[in-house]
Amino acid sequence: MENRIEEYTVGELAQAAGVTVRMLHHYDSLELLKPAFVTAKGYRIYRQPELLRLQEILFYRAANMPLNEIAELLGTGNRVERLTSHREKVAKALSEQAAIIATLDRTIAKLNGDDPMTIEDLYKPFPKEKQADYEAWLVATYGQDMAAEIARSRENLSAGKGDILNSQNEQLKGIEAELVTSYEAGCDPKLANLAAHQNWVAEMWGYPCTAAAYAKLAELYLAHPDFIARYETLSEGFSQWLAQAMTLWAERHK
Amino acid sequence: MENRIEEYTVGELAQAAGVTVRMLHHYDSLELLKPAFVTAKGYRIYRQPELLRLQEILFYRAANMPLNEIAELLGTGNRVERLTSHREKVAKALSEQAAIIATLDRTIAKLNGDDPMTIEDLYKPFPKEKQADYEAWLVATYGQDMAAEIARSRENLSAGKGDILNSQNEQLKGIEAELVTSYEAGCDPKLANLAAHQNWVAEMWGYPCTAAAYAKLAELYLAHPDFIARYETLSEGFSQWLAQAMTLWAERHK
DNA sequence: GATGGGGCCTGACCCAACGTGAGAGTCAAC
DNA sequence: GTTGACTCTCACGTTGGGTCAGGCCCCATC
Repeated sequence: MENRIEEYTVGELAQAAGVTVRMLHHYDSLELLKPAFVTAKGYRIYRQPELLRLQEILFYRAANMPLNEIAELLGTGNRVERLTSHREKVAKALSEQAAIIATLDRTIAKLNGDDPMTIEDLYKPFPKEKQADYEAWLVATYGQDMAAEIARSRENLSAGKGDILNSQNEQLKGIEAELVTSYEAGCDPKLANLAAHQNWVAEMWGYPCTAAAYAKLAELYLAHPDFIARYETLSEGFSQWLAQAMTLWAERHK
Repeated sequence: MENRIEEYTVGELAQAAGVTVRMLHHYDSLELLKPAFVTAKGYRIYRQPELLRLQEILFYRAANMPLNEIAELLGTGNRVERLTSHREKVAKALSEQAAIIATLDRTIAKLNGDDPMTIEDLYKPFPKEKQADYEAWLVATYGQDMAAEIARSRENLSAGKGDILNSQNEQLKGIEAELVTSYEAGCDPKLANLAAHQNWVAEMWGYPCTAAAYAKLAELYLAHPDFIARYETLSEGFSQWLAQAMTLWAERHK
């Protein structure tokens, strides 16, 4: 039963995992990742469980989690809890990035339009102080982008129809506002009523929006920074919630 | 007429920008952000240009750029160009993170037993450059016996999937193989012949694919991790080349 | 069995990007 | 003129490592 193949020295493990030997030493000294055992001469020997643990460490570390937090996390046995906690952090980082994109857009727009910003405007996304007139910004800056996105979708799927964008934009705003209300009330995405939204999409496209297409649209939302930025601005975490709700809705209505 | 309102002490600027006084001291000592002037008693006084510079610094710092690189960057080009290019980078990171969150959600759902989920679902939405990490993490999470299934799922993925896709899969494979050959032969994207591909797309859609729609499809490809993963497995760099070729083709045929 | 050339060990110091005081001067108000 | 908030300049602490330095250890080759 000699599985010498499954034993790694520091160097071997380092190479396998794409890290440095120094990092393994470091993690050892922090008690974050100890070798399976140490030889009589003091060589660290790692095995499969340590490799797996290292990979999980690297996964969390890739999300900028401090090592002590990772150690804590790995100590709490439940995998679902770990993932959930991790999800929260990534989601938070996502919202922050969305806010930064929003401010970048606003900054660039103002630089091009020569309208000086107030000091509060400049630093909106960085400190904890959020809120403010995102609504106004949404209409002013992203209204146009949104129209362009929709026009793009329509072109993709059915080239050229009339331009009734503005009235439909108004409609969308109402629909979205309702959904945001549901979201902020803690409504389960399974229970969201997306009939109005799906109808709106169908109207935009100029032909029926099937359940499958609607589900695809959810994917598209998540793949498109513009959409994420837009929805995150409406409410933190809303983009994820909406996409999930759309997917679930499509499943129930296919 | 001096506007005292537009002058800030360290503390004032720090509060406005949501940073600490220490950071401003630090940036000063690094020559990254110097005050507009220093009073006789040594107090740092900042004005509008410094405020703008700080904002830009914070944009880059939020993306984990080292301060020395930021200093370098600030010395080059103009502000709008820098910010525009930066916006794109952040946007890219954003959609990657969104894909990660979606995966985490599905993984959590599966672990909770909400919905049976295929390996393909797990694998699919991860950013390409992190696929190796993600696979490793999957192995760590689900155990060694998962490795084989992951390998199998990858084959499935590169073989194409989806109900609609399957029917016309053979055709597409032929078309793509030809394009990959062109790409690997170093063919200029301008000169790629995409007539067959565009026709295939039209067939898929069930109605004509206009040049504009085709160009937009290229954008969609680049925005969608699914497509990128698929084309990158065909040949490294192929997804970028194809998207460019499609854009150029659309331009020539509109 | 001797002799390399690796790989491994433990310190030890260095780095960025700040946090966190310490001790002292400054400002504005009451 | 005293108080309290603010500022200044050191200066050391922290995190996640990089980068030697000096000394063992292992194994292949002569």
